[in-house]
Amino acid sequence: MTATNGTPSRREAPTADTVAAVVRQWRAVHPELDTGPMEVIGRINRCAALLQQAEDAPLRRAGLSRPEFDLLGALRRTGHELTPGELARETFSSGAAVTKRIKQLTERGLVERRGDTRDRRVAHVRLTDAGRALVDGVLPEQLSYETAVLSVLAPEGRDDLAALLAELLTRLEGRMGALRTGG
Amino acid sequence: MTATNGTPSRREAPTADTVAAVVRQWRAVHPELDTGPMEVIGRINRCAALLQQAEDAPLRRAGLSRPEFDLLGALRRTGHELTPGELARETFSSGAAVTKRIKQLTERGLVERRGDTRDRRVAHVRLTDAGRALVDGVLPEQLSYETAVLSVLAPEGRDDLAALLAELLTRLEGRMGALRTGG
DNA sequence: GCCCTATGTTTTACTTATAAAACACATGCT
DNA sequence: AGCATGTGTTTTATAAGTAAAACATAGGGC
Repeated sequence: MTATNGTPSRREAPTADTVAAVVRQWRAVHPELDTGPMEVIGRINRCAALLQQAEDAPLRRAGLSRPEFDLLGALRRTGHELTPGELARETFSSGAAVTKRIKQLTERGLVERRGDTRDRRVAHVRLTDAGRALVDGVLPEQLSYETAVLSVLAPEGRDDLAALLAELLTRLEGRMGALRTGG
Repeated sequence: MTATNGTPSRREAPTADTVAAVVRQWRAVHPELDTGPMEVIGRINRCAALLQQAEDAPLRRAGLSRPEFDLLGALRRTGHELTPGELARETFSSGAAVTKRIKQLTERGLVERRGDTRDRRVAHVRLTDAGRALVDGVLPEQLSYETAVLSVLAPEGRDDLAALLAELLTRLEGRMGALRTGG
């Protein structure tokens, strides 16, 4: 059905997800507009929302929000200390948000901070043993949960999807700055 | 082409997006885990974040947040009045959030409310002329902006991506309830 | 050494979302 | 009619994020 290859596959019928329904409504009201982008961007947004809702389940059992897990995960996967600024960049959040998260996680004994000896503006944050244990305990659950969620797709489709998203993401990350001016 | 079939395709080299780098780090630390799901879910989340940031630009010029635009858009595309509850379902937000948005949009003269004559619990919300004009003015800008953002992909890739996401989304929307118990 | 500017981090003021309780009303049972 | 229960909506208390200002300190030019 993908308009480009023209082959009317057997699944011609009703792209029955909510985004398709929304797009149909828009086309009925504004037939002159090209609603093509909605079919991609709307679905990415909706998938992200549903997946995050689903993903949160195993994390919540561990008492972590996703941003908290992202912060701990950044420390775990890099294997070394990170400064608040690096953590902000690594987790795509604002510095202020990271400050608050570090405070909370410190109070919970999951991370520790120490000042830099040379440059006294900067701090270094590292996982405690408890923090590392928590990440290592949650990650397998998290991954198997995600595997279950994605099992609705055939492995081949999953790989294709990953590849296409990688292509989009690579270019988006490269060009976001440029688009900002041209939009 | 990707990890599953084992064939080292020509695009072995530069999966250069940030998610690929993160996955590599995790594999180095936990080689025993299957990080496959991250390549899909991580990218969906990251794309959603980047796209929303980009998308917001034209909306902000119109003085609207995305949730506000979603609410107005729901009224515009359905073509009739909606109750707060219907708006909440239509825009995937909580009832409380919708209540607040309606209040604000009413103050700005973009929507109006009236009580139901039969059932005095329910309200009906509709676009004002100004509201409809605003949506109709913003939507084309929004779509052309999205088209520009997606132009980093070939049209064929865009369609494939839309189709794969539609498949995932259709199944996710169908099975979210079931997974909740099994996870 | 002192000032200027740049950088890393935290604080402040504010906005927004959410869950749970409260509220308002309908509907069905007696 | 009167009451119990369920549904639609709003309020309340609270959590979490952000932008902008404030702070603390580095590093270079004079």
